[in-house]
Amino acid sequence: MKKRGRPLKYDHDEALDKAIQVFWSKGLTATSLDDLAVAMNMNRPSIYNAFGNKISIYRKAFARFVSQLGEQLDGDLFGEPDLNKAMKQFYSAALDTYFQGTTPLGCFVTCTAIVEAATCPEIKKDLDLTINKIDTVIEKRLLAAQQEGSWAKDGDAKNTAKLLHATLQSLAVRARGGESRASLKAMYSSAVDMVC
Amino acid sequence: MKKRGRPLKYDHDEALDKAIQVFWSKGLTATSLDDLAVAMNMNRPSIYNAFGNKISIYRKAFARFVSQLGEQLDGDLFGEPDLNKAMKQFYSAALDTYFQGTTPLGCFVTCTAIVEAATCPEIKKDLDLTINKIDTVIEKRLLAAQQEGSWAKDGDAKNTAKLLHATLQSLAVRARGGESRASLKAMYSSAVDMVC
DNA sequence: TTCTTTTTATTCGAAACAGTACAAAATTAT
DNA sequence: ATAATTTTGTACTGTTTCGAATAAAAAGAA
Repeated sequence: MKKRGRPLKYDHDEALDKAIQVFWSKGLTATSLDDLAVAMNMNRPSIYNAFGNKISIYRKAFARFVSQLGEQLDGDLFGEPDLNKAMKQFYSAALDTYFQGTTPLGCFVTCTAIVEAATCPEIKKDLDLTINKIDTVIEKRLLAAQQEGSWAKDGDAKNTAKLLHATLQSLAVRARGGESRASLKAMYSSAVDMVC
Repeated sequence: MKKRGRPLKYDHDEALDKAIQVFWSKGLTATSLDDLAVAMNMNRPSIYNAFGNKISIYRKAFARFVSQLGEQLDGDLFGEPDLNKAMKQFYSAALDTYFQGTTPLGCFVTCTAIVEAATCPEIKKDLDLTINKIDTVIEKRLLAAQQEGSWAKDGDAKNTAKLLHATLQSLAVRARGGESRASLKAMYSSAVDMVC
């Protein structure tokens, strides 16, 4: 029982991945629907039909980026029993994403949603939720290590998690600013060694 | 010896301050010259004459923001002899700026230049220079404390400075995301106590 | 084949945009 | 007063933008 009319020209998720790429490098406002149409290899009407208007496309791209990177980072965090090693793998994987492609673009969230958050309430909410999510997952990893007895430095887990998250955000910003990957590795290694 | 023709309607620095405000809340791309004209209370031709095109206006606004906040933070950092106290004053002053106005906008640099850095080489350079400048000033403060004997925790000054800078950047991002000032104060206090 | 359904592709219209040209206004110098 | 100079304010140009309306194409169902 196939679908009735003319078949779709595009694959939904593939098209969304292309949209991520465009938004990631140009930001929401500077990206036109024509830019998207070219990158996604779709006509504007098809895009509207499949993803809604520009903000709606952006938010779907945002959600997909967060879910993809989030899954990856979760795995690195909880797959390695040693906290110090786990955190370093976590950052290394993040840098894989931040440095993917020809020019390093940093983090989609930190480097594009930030601007729009001030004028678009929905994006502000998306951003806030994402920040909290990352705080929480790092905190969980610290608490697990604490319970297991392998982490007992001073400072509570919540604020230490925020400090480690701050390091992640800084990597995102610095990558986009042009800092070398080696320099960023030195930065996160030092940070991890300082707190766990 | 007054100037010859029709007198200027605007004050240069006042107008630039208005431009900062608009760019700060909307970002470079989403800000139109009409937006600027209204905020600065100038006609578009007058703006061009005084500040050049849009990117040029933005970069001048950027430079002014950095110089103003930079001077403030420098003072807090080196005015207080106790390192721990100095750092906390530093962050508190930053939050004064990030929370100024009705809705918290975070940092002009971290929250607006980031996006444009990927497509505008000049802004990328401005951003990179600013990041290095802040790294350096914090490192200097740490080295001063080290020499004086009041700071001797593990971890070299350079990377500790970056960690403290990461905390500053995170405050900027979180303020724009909607996090409360009290929460951010708890975050930076904990971070400072952990490293110095 | 012919009809129905769904998507693609082209085209249109109205608005917003950056940047500029030009006339009106306001001041100093002669 | 009149001329010279500088800035202001209006009007214009050509492009880009979003979103929709409409026609062409590609498939299944009758």
